[in-house]
Amino acid sequence: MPELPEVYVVQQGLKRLVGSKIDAVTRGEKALRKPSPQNLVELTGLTIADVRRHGKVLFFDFTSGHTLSAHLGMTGKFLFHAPSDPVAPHTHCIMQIGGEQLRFVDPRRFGWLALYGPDEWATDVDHYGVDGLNLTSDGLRPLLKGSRAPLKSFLLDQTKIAGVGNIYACEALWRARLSPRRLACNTPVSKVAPLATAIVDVLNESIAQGGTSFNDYVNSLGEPGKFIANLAVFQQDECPVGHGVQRIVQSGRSTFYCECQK
DNA sequence: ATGATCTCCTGAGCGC
DNA sequence: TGCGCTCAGGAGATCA
Repeated sequence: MPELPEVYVVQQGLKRLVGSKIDAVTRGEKALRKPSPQNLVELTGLTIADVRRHGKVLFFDFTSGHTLSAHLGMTGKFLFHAPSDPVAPHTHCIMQIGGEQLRFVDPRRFGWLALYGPDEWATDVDHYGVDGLNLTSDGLRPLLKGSRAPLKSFLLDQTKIAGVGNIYACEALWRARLSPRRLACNTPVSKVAPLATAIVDVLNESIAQGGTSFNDYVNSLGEPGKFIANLAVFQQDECPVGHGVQRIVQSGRSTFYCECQK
């Protein structure tokens, strides 16, 4: 389940493509979360100028002014392959780049690809809030004040903070000792800075470990992340303090927390 | 207008 | 052994 740290690691792996030219593009037939645009073939002959990330979204910028945005959804992967490698099921896009291929594989099809022309604004960005790594307590304070959602649901709202998903929302709230059930607008003033710090820290620490892997996530070399060993409450029985971890459902998703979160 | 719920999709994990 | 059921969850659409 790729969240900001996992997408960050993928982006780092794709950075070496900067300056490379797309020699050919093959588009899969099945629709992703958004249907893959028919115009993906327009990428042929274009040169990659940059690979960026905002929240959980990747952006390939081309020297022509085109931008390809990509979301990994739940099970999306960008993988480097030799052209002779067998094509795995659920491969939705193959980009021939030099002597190798970059393939987008997504079994559950919750991800998407979108292509913007030179004159189009990549509207994906406008939709999202501040990137999780750039969050400050001054930035967080008004966001909290304006939301009556439970803190856990608030943290999952990509239009407020981009990049935090289920795992890191639970982990950040534990670090800040805040209950996931507390309403965002009722967060004590004294807890705003600790929460902002907890979010940025847990994201950065996970990046340093290559992200968190359960079943699906791997980087562009096919390697899993190791942050799973550092999880305090997410899918744990006991927190590091020794309290039993409770599981509840909020907004249809599992929340893990313990009694020291108030 | 805002937050909650439903929906999409497939593979893993479980029980019989 | 193997089938079939349940569950997971990002985020847009829809509901309340």
